[in-house]
Amino acid sequence: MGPTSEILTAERILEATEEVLRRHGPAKATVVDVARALGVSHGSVYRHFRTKAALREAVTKRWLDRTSGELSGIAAGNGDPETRLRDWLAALFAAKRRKAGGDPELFATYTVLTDENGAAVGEHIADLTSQLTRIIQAGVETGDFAAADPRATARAVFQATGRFHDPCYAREWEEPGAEADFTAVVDLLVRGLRP
Amino acid sequence: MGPTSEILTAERILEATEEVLRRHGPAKATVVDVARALGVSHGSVYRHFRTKAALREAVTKRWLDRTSGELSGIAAGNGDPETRLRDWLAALFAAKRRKAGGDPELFATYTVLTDENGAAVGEHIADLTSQLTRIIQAGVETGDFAAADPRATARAVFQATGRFHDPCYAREWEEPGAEADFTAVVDLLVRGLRP
DNA sequence: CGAATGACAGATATTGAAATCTGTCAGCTG
DNA sequence: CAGCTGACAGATTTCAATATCTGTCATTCG
Repeated sequence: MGPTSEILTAERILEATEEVLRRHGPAKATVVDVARALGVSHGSVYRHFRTKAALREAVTKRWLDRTSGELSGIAAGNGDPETRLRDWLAALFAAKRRKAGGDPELFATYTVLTDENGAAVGEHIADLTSQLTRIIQAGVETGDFAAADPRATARAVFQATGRFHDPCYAREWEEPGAEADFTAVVDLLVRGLRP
Repeated sequence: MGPTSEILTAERILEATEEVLRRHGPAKATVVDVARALGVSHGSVYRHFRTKAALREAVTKRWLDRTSGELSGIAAGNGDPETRLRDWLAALFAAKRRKAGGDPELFATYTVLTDENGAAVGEHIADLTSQLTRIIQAGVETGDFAAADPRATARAVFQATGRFHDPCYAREWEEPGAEADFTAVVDLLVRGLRP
């Protein structure tokens, strides 16, 4: 039996939707396309997702969650906090840069999706900030960092490094000085964190 | 005699263009509109600006230069460098926020113009960064700051505060925590600058 | 003679009619 | 009868005809 005869699940619909988005781009990907890719009528898709927007939001969340997952390992590590912070920020930058540079069209597609789904992005950022908070908290406990309010400080570190993870700067990630700029900002922030 | 009978200068064309952009927005503002506003034929406008793009670039430069000018006074001051740095960054944030919040449509217009004119924006950023460099250089001389390469450090400070001056974050400048976020980032950076 | 004009060709934008899509739901099917 | 279908109304998008704009230049005007 081909996959077409499998039971129709939300999961299969999400996979098909990602494929349709990859093929047609965010502007032309329709629910009818997704249904066609699955060999079902578009009415069936609406049984699992109330609206097209909800479907796209679910795809967005999946994608963002995959990114968070890649980083949580570093945040949970137990090396010295300064190294962990540097590694975490470098991994975030590297992951974003790899995605933007490796498949620009797909990255553009997800940029459109994230722009549509401010709420999902907000949760993702809250997730990343909480990973950062854990690292900084650990640093405060070992005495490597000084931070009256680790949560607020994590937020500041995240915002100050926006240029190296926010999609609106993707264009500049491939420019010659990008790596040096990243190091300069991180060095300055790490110095600011020390007691 | 009305202004219509004055000699046609680049300056008068630029003023009329700003007015037309303000009235019609960046998408609908045409060279014909500018000529009509001045009571001349559009051919006359082309005597002063080779293309529509050149005209829009000139308007963009004027606008950016006005912003740089507002800040250069602070950079040239002679109070203690840390205060000067904080004041300069606060003034930059305040100016941007005032422009974005005060007349959102006009701000959106200029956002479109700056997106069109990457070169002009590059010069503007170079100008601002050089003002910052002067402040940091001064701090190094008085011993308030430690910076091996003041130019690179200024660049890092500028980039790290992007969230508070880059138009792509304009939406968030009016949110409740914005001021606190700004202070947290600046505090962290200033700590990082101290010897 | 230098500055301004307006007709013009090619490029771009607007418009409205036709095609497609979204979301619903009564009925079909296994 | 649970899950799927496909016809449908209203919203949105596409497309091609039409109108407007950009940039040039031979000509006019003072």
